[in-house]
Parts: sequence; C-alpha cells; structure tokens
Amino acid sequence: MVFKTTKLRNEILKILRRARKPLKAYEILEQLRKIRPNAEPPTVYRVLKYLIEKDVIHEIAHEHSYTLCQLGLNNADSHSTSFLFICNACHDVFETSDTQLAKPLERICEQNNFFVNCSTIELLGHCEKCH
Amino acid sequence: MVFKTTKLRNEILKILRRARKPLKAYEILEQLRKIRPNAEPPTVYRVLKYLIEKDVIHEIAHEHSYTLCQLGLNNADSHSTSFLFICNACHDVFETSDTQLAKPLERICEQNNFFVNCSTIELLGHCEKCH
DNA sequence: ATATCTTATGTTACAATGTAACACTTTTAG
DNA sequence: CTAAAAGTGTTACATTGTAACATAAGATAT
Repeated sequence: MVFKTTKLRNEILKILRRARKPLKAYEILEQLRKIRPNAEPPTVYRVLKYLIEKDVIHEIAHEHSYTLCQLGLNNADSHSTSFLFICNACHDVFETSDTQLAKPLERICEQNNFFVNCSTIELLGHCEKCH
Repeated sequence: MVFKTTKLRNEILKILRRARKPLKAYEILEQLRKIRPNAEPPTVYRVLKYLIEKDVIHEIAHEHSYTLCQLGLNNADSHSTSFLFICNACHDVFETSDTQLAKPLERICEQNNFFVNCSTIELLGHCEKCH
C-alpha cells in the first residue's frame, strides 16, 4: 500500500498539521480556499478518503472530524491499538495507543469471523477538565 | 437513570425491533409516518437521543444508523464491553460483548484521566462473506 | 517522444443527515 | 388545583457528504 503524495494532498496534510486538533471537512475547505479559492467539497472529501485508506489520518466518526494520526505507528504495526478519547462536553479529542489490547481484540475478531481493517477505537465520555 | 416510556418512544422502539437491523434516522421517520403522518425529523432525533442516553439503543456513528442494543446487558453492567462489527462492504452490523476487555479498558481510561460514558466499540472491516 | 491508459482534480448540482427555536400538550410534584 | 418540568409538534434551516461528468496530470509501452 504505497502512499502517493501530490500537491493537493500535501496542502491538506499541512492544514491538518497546523491545526493541532481535529478539523471538520468544511473547516479544511475553508483553509484550503485561502490558497485554492475555487476548491469545492469533493476536493476535500476525496483527499480525506485517500488519507484514511492509507492510515495517515483518522476519521472521528462521532465528531464528523478528521485528524492526523498522532502516533508514529500505523496499522502495519498490528501489535498496538489506537484509542481516541472524545470529550462529550468540550469536544476535545486526544489519541493514545496500547499494546496489551491487540491480542484480546484479535481473539474477539477471530471468534466472530471478522477481519478488521482499522482498529481505531473511539471512546466517548468526559475529559479531566469537564468531569 | 430511569427509563421513561411514552407512546412515541414505544413506537420508535417497535420500529427498530421489527427491522432486525440498524436503521437510519430517515428510515425510522418513514416508518413512523405510517402511523404518525406528520412526524418530522426532530421527532425522531429527540427520541433517538433519549434512547441512546439510556443505553437502550446504540448509535453506529460510522454508518449514521441506530440499532437496539442486542444484548441483555447495559452499561450498568460495567464488566462487559460491547463491540459492533461493521462490514465496509455489505454494511452489515452485528454486536457482541466481551468481559475480558473491561479491565484493560478501564486501566487505559484511568491512565489517561478519562471518564467513559459509553464504551461501545465500533470495529471496521469485512465480515466473513465479504472477505 | 507520443499515444494510450490510469490516476487525480475541477465543477455543478444535489442528497442525506441533523438541529435551533418556538409553540403547544401532557405529566409530575407540591 | 396549580406551577413546573418533560415531552411533542412544527417550521425553517444548517451541516455533512456524494453522484456524475469534464479536464488535467502522471505513468507505461512501443
């Protein structure tokens, strides 16, 4: 699975990197239009889809937002699992990873005859500040 | 956390039960209109929100759909974790639960000072048929 | 190097999903 | 019984995402 870089993809990655937090597709579009004034939604969504497939970014489904995978690992490193903590109050998201969950998760999938692609797990609740 | 039943809520629960699969909000609305012809989106979304809070149904964020919690347990039973297997190909969803993940998940949350509400975990991949 | 094929992007138009705000009704608690 | 709270009706709209077709850029073979 080769990752092919293009001008547009780099621009969007740069926007996500600069943001230091998850962005919504239309927030990315807004930024992108500063350098590409006639950008439209499909421009953004197509790149997002590609970057998700390549495990470069995560979709945060519960928040309709997108963020760089903050960890050095990607899913080639199948011995770790990514967790996204999503605060229902302030909507902060932060990512961590753990190596001890991989085995049991693998077992659960096997038991259920399921073949996981992406084991980024979204946990909903409250962060320390909002608790 | 008391669950209060009403006519409307029961109607929507019945629709979800009959469906035997996750439904989208507008699919629920469509069904509901057969008995409540002037139902509107907020009617559905408000009930869904309530039922999610009460852990009676799950939102399947990656699919924009909603399903009855198929398991006898709810989150009062904090010793088990729900998993939703979502097939990226046929979009089938099925639920299972596991008791061995609860402890390590708890640890991860504690280590990150995070207070989980809902630990229903969506796993994306392919089901046996589509693999 | 050029014709061809594939991948990426531009563009238009729209579909699908979800919510704010206010009115009205029903239920609950004192 | 009355006031407050919870639930529902209704309108209007905001947000999120995509289909479909056109054009451009990059890769491949001869």
